[in-house]
Amino acid sequence: MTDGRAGSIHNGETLLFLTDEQLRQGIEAMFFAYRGFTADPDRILADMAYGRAHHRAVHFINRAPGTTVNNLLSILGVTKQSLNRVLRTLIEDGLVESRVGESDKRERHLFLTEDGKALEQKLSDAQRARIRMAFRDAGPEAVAGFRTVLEAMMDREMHHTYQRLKDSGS
Amino acid sequence: MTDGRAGSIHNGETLLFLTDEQLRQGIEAMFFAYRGFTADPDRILADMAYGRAHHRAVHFINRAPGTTVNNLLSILGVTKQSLNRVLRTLIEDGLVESRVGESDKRERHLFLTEDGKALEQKLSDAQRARIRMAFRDAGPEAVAGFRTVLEAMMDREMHHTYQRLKDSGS
DNA sequence: CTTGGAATGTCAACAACACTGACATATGCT
DNA sequence: AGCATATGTCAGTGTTGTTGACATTCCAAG
Repeated sequence: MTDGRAGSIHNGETLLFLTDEQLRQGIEAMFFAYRGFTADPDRILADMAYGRAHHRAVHFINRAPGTTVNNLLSILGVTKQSLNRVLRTLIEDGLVESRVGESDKRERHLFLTEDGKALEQKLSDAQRARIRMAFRDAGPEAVAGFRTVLEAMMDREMHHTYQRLKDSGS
Repeated sequence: MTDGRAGSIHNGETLLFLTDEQLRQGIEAMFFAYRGFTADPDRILADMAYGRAHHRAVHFINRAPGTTVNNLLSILGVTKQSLNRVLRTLIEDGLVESRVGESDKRERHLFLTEDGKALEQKLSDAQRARIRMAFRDAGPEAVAGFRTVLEAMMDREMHHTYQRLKDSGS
């Protein structure tokens, strides 16, 4: 586990990428890239009374309009108290609408208002611009590999959630 | 920018990956994968009085022993007050040693003690195990693409820092 | 040798975002 | 009627980040 050259002993070509050094580079790449990933929306949000949590909520409500609070909770992986704090401000500010469920009146279905959609667009455009650039520079094959590795990195449950969203989108 | 099918009009093969839907999938993949990325160390740290910030500090001190506080500051991208709070507890608990610089006595050079190295190992082993699994499942080509995209996603400065660390490691 | 600036450390206050635990309300199901 | 579910809320706490202000130490230029 900590010998520093796992795998490379047997085959210098196919297993070289599993050395501890390669793994560490992957770890650091994730760390630095995630900073870039959130940098642009963070800059926009810093000028408002909102933070990264609001961005996430708005993103997934836009992604799955009418989603319930419970569903959003499982996607975001936070407690209801934490999500509620964010949702409350978004509803108060008129960015999110909460409608009582028709079949099950205990549920609240969440939708973005026009203002909410505008904010989502603003944040997503900034984030997408960077990803688009990165994807374009890296090329289609690199992007495919990127996604393959990320999917393999997720917890089982998150992977299911991700796939469900993916299938519903296109 | 928001027409939902950037590029795909002209060429269904090579530019398909730049649609807004593809970009959104990439964004969500990053979000879910990063949760998996930090999940294992977080579980270990939850039982101690430490958090993710301590993990990051310990990681980069281990990576570049003798690094100065200022250097660590630029790597981590936080304020000195924030880093200092973390470093103080690590030093108090005997995990990190701070040595006054020989040539420039204003500088403090940071080293892990034996206990500090033990913690770093414990945390990194947990994180590396997941990355190793993901890399192995995805294969060398996917890993190469993964790294290419992540590097393209970094800010310019972070990319320099990342490269410097990468070159010093192997 | 004095002075300016750089590197570091520290104090205080604050904000964002997460957590736990407890409790209330409305609703659905058996 | 009674239990479970979905949601909301209040109170308290912890980690991590921020600003702003200030002290100390020390190098280096004048």
